[in-house]
Amino acid sequence: MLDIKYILANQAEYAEVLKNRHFDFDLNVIAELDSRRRKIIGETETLKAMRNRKSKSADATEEFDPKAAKARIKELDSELAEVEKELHDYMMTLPNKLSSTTPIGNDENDNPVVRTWGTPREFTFEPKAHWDIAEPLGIMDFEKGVMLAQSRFTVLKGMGARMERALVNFMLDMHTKKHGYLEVEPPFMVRSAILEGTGQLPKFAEDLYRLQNDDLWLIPTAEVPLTNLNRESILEEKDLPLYYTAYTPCFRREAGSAGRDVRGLMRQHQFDKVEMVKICTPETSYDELEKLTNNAAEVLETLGLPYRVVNLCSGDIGFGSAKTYDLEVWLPSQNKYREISSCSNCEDFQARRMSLRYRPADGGRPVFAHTLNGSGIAVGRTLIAIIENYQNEDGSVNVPEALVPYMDGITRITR
RNA sequence: GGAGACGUGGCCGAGUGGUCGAAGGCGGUUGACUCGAAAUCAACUGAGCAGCUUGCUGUUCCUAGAGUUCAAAUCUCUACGUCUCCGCCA
Repeated sequence: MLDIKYILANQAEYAEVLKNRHFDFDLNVIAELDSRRRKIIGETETLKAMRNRKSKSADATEEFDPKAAKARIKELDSELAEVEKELHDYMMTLPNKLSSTTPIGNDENDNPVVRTWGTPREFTFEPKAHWDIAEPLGIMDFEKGVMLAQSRFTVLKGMGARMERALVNFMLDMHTKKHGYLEVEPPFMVRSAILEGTGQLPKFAEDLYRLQNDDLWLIPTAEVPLTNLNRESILEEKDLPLYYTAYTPCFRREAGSAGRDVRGLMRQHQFDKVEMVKICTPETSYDELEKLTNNAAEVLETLGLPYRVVNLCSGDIGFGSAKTYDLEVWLPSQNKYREISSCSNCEDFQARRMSLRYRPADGGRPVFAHTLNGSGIAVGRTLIAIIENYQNEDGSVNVPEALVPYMDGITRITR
């Protein structure tokens, strides 16, 4: 959520942000509701001040009808509640501002490439798609996934399941031991308010799985519980930045992506991800974003997977993010780079929604923290990248050297 | 799921209708003492909103919501949560 004072004071500027995000909304609606709100507050506070004076001292001489005042206050209070709810509901649907370093553009084709790492391997044979490698190896079973659940679910077996687990441990070890993140195991289900805090609700309910009987939702990413860990609190500046990492499954309904990536493990309703979250001061958040992105990139580099970094443009960037770097890994079968991590600085957008503040070291008023999140990285897609990039002509798959210790010394997956 | 107890500031804890944004303690900040630290002493130390002379005034907040009352942290109801005992259970 944005500061309403910012919107009112910079209406033209923010209208431009909305335009660049392809977001259609008339900000005069906000201005009008806010002036109604102020008017009601003015009247009600005058009445309350009179009432308080009257009830505090018996000798108050001013003319005051407590009965009439009470009725009017009640009326105004409920009007105010209505206006504030309406205003809040609008505010919760407005997207974040953009960083000055976020490029203006229409869609993913306008995302500039920041850098590229590694050289895609030259194949002496036609590289296969991961499903054509994994199924014969018996390490992925797509039909069983559909049988047990529905499409976009997959069963990993044998060395497939083993490598998935190895990747989780490998990533968590790197982030905790080398990059200084605190490992967390959060709930995989959360309340509505938690999803409002990070911005998935109220706008994107159709992307989420909901447990109707208990009013809980399955998390679409560990960003949700991790970022909310310190909600509604005032941290001390000396305790910042906070670094959290967690492995969790992620659950997404993938509404609106019918027909995209229908084969294989690329787009699943349930997938594993190691996530990184940072809570820091406004002064440091853009440095922290660079570091966070590098932390994710190091996973790919250590596994020897070629990738590139793109800077998401205004038309492609997420609702709550001011700046996002996507890491895209090379997939030989598709002959292109595909998203495997997304690292965002949400500035104070989420912090406002969840009332996450810190007290500056100089003792001033509490200020909203900045929050960042990034995949560190998507485990299923990493499995795809390894299978495709490390495939051999005979249908076997080599295990990346860095992963061998996590696989009991196994260096190659064969039939 | 059944029975009981309880939810007060960063934490602990007093407060059972107005004098309470809330005693006291811990913690924190600053100052004094000290070569320095500790100890000791002193002062300060919650948040939101509105207004304007930007430092003050007003207002709201004692889990949340509703109610009683001229007046609610305090009384009533509901919800949620925590704890204890019992049941069930990985």
